[in-house]
Amino acid sequence: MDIKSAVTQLSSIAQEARLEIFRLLVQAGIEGLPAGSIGEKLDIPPSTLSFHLKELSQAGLIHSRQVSRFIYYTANYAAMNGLLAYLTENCCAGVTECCPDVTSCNPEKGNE
Amino acid sequence: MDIKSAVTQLSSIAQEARLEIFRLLVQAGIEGLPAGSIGEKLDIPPSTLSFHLKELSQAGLIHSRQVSRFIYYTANYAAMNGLLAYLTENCCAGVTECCPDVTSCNPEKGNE
DNA sequence: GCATTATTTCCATATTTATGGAAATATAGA
DNA sequence: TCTATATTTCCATAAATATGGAAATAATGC
Repeated sequence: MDIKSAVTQLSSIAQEARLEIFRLLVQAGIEGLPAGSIGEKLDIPPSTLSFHLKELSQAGLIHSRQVSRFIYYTANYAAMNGLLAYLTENCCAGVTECCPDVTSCNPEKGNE
Repeated sequence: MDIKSAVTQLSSIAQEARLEIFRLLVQAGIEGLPAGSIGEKLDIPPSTLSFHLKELSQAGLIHSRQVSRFIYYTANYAAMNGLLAYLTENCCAGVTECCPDVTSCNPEKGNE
């Protein structure tokens, strides 16, 4: 991962509403949640929510899929793992041996 | 850690110049670097650098100490660990057992 | 005290980001 | 096709963040 991607991904969760959205989607698991449910649970108006979902999507931290009239959003666990790995490396540069790998974070036993 | 602190810390590194500064300080180890050296290495003018150092300081991700006329800045490894731990928890909420602890990142064998 | 060096603060400006109403788009069922 | 529902896009506005020159502050040695 290059520094620009890291900054983009960090920026996407460096905002309270978006970090809450991401956390909610992580909790929701691989099935995810439709936009409307997210907005309802977090009390965010549609256009504002859409803006934040776009930010997270463009950063690659969430995915979406259409199910009937609903658009389901899901956390991209692999992307979050990549970001954590990048930060861990940068946090520990030069002292790599002291840091655990952060590569096993996902909602099931396998990986998506 | 609460969500607001997490957002503050994330914001402080969600910017290219600041992430570079932090990375440089991590590499510099516990002795750190004086502001002037940071600005020189990263080619950032004094006032801009001072602004970014303040952001990182206020978020708690770096510390400073005066040594003669120089102000040495150091990475706060413990704070970074705390942030990584928060993200790991939030990334894995509900599936805690799949995530490694990220609590052992520091420049020496011990912890600061 | 004065000159030198290191860093910060002040300030104006530019840029980016966030907010949410209203309208547009898309999907599905009757 | 008409209607209802879900979501996005458009738009204006507000707020926060980033930049860097110039001046101010702080520390040191002579």
